[in-house]
Amino acid sequence: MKPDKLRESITANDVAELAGVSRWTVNRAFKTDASISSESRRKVLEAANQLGYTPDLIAASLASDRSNLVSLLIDDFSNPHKLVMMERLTRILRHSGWGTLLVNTLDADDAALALVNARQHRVDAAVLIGSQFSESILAAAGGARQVKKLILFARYSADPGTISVCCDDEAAMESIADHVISRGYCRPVFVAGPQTQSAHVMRKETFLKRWQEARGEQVAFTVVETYDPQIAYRQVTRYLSGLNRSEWPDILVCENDALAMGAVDAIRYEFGLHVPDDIAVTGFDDTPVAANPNYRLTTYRQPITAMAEGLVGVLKGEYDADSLSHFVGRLVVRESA
Amino acid sequence: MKPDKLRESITANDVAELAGVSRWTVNRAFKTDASISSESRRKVLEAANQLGYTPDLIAASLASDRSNLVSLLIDDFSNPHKLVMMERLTRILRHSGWGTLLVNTLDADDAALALVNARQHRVDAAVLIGSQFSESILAAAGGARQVKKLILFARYSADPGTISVCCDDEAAMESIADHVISRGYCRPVFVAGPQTQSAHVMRKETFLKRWQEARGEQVAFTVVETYDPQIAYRQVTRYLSGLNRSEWPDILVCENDALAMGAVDAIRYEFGLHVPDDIAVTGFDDTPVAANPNYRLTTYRQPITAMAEGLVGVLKGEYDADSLSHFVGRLVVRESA
DNA sequence: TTGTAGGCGTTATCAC
DNA sequence: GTGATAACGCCTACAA
Repeated sequence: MKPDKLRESITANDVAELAGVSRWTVNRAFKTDASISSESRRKVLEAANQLGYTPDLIAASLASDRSNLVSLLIDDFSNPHKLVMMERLTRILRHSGWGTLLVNTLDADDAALALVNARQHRVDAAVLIGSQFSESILAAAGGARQVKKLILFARYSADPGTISVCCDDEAAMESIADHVISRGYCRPVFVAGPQTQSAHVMRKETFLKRWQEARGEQVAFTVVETYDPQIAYRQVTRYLSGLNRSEWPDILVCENDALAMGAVDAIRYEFGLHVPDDIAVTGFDDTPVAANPNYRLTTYRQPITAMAEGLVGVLKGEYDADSLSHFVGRLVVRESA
Repeated sequence: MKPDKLRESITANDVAELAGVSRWTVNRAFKTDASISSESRRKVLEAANQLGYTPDLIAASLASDRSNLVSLLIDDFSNPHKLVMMERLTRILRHSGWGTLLVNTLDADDAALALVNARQHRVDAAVLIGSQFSESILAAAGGARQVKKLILFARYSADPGTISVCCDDEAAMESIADHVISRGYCRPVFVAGPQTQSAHVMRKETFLKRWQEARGEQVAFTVVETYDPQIAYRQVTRYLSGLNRSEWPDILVCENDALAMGAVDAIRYEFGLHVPDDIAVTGFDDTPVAANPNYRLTTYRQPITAMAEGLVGVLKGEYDADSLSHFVGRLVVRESA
């Protein structure tokens, strides 16, 4: 049209002109399911390649009301397991055509704003892999329909309007409990994370219940206020210090590896004891450091790849169910218990 | 206009109607620098609040050619230091109005595609906090002007067309060298990461040069192919095994904490030796785990917050200079050296 | 300070 | 299979 290009960016129009087709045919060439002759597509792609054209996703979002963007909300940057999740999620989402907007919700107040922000970007879903999102935030987000879909990854929530993609924590904790029992430990203490309403609380309850059934005894527990090895270190130190040696546990069953690492360090460096001979430890997640010679943690590995693929399925609307909470991982037995 | 709202989303029009002003005044109310009477703004904001309206960023991006989005490219998910950087960057960017698009470029081939993807989302800049981006990728990205700005965070590049926001690695390495010398170590070995062209290579060279100047001796070095503690563990084991005990170093100066952690573990668990008495170790980054009782790493802390703020300055176009590479951190001395 | 065109680059949908 | 029209919701001018 305009012989002299003043504009920087090349649009479908430019490609159309060069390829000798209409603008709409150009766009069709970039969609997998469009009805277009292979000849047209070839011409278009050739011209596009020559011009360095790629479709503008912003414009597409505006017109289609689908952004192909997912926002990932995280409130915990001290657990290396989060890195693993991010790696897996971003890769798999990207291969399925979704971009990932990373949102830091370390400030609790910020989570609500983050949801608003997500809506402003028209994200197709908000995925929470944080650990401490309060139920109220979930409710607010779901209630006001801030985002199209609210998905909890690697965590369960009973909240309707929320979709959980997580492993079967109950089965997982049971397998840990069974392992602990079979190894002959008899005075476990459960090291729990922050007691938000839903969340991993289930892990604690499952273990306590299982132990009760099998051994007829109550299990003591202690609560760490953040999933942070350093905080866990302090809390475990404090907890053990408050006990008579005769009351000491022979194993600390931790809600995840971050807590377990702090526990191992405390046992070793605060009390000069040996893991597992004096006190054994189990974790959850099979974070890379769990295999580290310092820890050799017995832990539980969630099938993150499968879960991420499940998440994609949810985004594509392939599942009717509210939740995909029945992924099954496996116990990884190392020397710590 | 339409009495019956069939559309889901509320736009500026709806707010305008309720507030009794024009659509454009509504938009102005959401801009800090717009000329609008405080009375109008009040009315608009009230109406917006009532309706739950927030400006649509997608539409804004399309119209303004500014997305207020930055893409963050990462090719290393095994170094927990990345988590720290992400936390800081996302938080500070967000407080300045930028969202963060997380892009996984673990597949080297993927980095180029990722840049294209970034352009498709009209990101205002691509920020690389990866470690191994090859020069060719940088050149391609810069050359084809895939993105408006290409910024390297916490890493230096001499490549024109890229902007580095990093600390003064030379000064940093010098302070480590001086510390090593002052502690009386005399047979250092440098443990380097992947030898890409730019990058941290400077750290190795600076240390070698400084040592040469001070002691008149060459420093041996070994190369680890990935910034991963486990890989470092193996490489250090292999390297030390290949030496006669008489040739052994008394200190391993590592390019970063990830390598240092692997080194400490190898010294301890492969050879049954003690750090620092048998072999000392230094790191770089002051990752959270560096303070862990297992490591107590002497390391160097970069001023990440200041650097992140520098990055924001670059985004805002406040700096003329190509690079902001003169941030100064500080040596953190612990027990490992 | 406020209102008005014109345009940003797509997609949905209908005609041909 | 292809071309065309009307949104999508906002921003940048500029005019009132």
